[in-house]
Amino acid sequence: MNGLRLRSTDMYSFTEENYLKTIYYLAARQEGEVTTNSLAEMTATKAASVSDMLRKLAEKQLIHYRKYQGVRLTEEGERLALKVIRRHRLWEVFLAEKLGFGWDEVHEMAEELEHIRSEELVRKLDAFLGYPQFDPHGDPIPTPAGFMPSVEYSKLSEVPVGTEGRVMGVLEHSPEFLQHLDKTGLNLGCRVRVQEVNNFDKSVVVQINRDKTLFVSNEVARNLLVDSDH
Amino acid sequence: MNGLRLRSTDMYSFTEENYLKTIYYLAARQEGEVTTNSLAEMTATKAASVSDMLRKLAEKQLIHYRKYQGVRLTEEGERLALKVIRRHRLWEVFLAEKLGFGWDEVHEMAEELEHIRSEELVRKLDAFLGYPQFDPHGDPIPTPAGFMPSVEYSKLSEVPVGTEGRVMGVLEHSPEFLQHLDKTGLNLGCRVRVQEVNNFDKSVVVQINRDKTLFVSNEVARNLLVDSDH
DNA sequence: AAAAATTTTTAGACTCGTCTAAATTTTTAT
DNA sequence: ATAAAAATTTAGACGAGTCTAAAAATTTTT
Repeated sequence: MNGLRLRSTDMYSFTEENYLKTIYYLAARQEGEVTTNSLAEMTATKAASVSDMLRKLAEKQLIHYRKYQGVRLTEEGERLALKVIRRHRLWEVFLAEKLGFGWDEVHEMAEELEHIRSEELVRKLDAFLGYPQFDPHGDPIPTPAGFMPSVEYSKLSEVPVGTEGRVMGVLEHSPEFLQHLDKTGLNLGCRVRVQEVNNFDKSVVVQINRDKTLFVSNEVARNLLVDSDH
Repeated sequence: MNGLRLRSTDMYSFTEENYLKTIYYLAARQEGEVTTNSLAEMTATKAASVSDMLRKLAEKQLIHYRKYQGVRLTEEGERLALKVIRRHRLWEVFLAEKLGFGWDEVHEMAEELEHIRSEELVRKLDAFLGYPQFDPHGDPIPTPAGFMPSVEYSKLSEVPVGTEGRVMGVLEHSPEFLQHLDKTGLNLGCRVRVQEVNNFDKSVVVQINRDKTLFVSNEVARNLLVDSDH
């Protein structure tokens, strides 16, 4: 009854979709091929299980796989991965904007919603949300055609003193981190001006919204993306 | 990675949820216990598979099960079934009202959405929809407390000539039937007056919205629920 | 009330995705 | 350049959910 009978081509299991998505994310943040161990860590499984699955995904032509050499998405695999990421981020927008969830709460639910299989549903949801460009964390939403819009923001930890800009996104998505930002008032879209960088621990002092001054640890600063406007 | 690691109690698999829901529906429309064969037919599986699952559900105290004697939900099983049905119907309302899907399209997507596990999501969705009482087919939405509101409407095939009322629901949910109603203009909420019942084939002639006259086969009439107002 | 037909359950097998333990390959250190 | 360490893959097993074939129980027919 379950197993949800994968009908046509282009019908992949939750698990397969999750692996593709994870490979995409890992590939985006390192150079070169994605390793078995990094996948095992990300998916909270054992390397042996990953190895098995990689063999299957390679058979289905979704990844390029040379034993012991790591893995890379094929064009088809990337298309699928971006489809899943698109669904994930659109549902996150829905949960935040329409249902009123906090940006620290939406990820887990979107992990389930992203696997609902209906092209039409995604199209209608997109329209209902007003064709958003970014999810609640500032991550760009892949286009229906399967293209990931590129954004080039800087890490707050890497801009020079005096830089002024806007908080545009985060590199860390854990509820703990996001709640910390909420608490300190570093919301998406807020103006920041770097007033000082401490050489010792690379922490920075920023002024937010041309108002209060805030101490930001390097740990936080290197996970905050800013759009520096000069 | 998949399998979705069922964490606490009160965490059941898609399959288990589907069986409970199906048992609820079958129990509601017949007297007595639900049979293995009827479940096999409803869930599109074989009797052997159903038998297996019934043993498991009985172990988990979700059903009363005596071999060869059919099956009945326990209190806990019914609570769970109603939770799933509540989620299903709320998502149907969302799909129809907010995304603009037709009432003939929403069921299949809701079959997947109903398994998203988050109490908070259901609460927020309910509020977002304005606490609807009925789904797009006129079926009542179980309360958060796990109570199924009863409605007592009559089948159009069983009301006497001269009866005037409103179409309030359907007993058949197939896209084909619903599309047929769309085509003939027998929408939910429309006024009907029974002008004639043909004794030969039990077809009826109705006037809709005090306007045009329509011929309705018995096949259709016995799947239409009306709220007769006198 | 026995025989026949039907329904249900059991037995054994299969797929998917996972695991542990052992084997193999690659990388790092000496 | 070889030995040690680390990463990866293979082998074999398991649970969930399904299947087919066969056995057992129940119901219907005669």
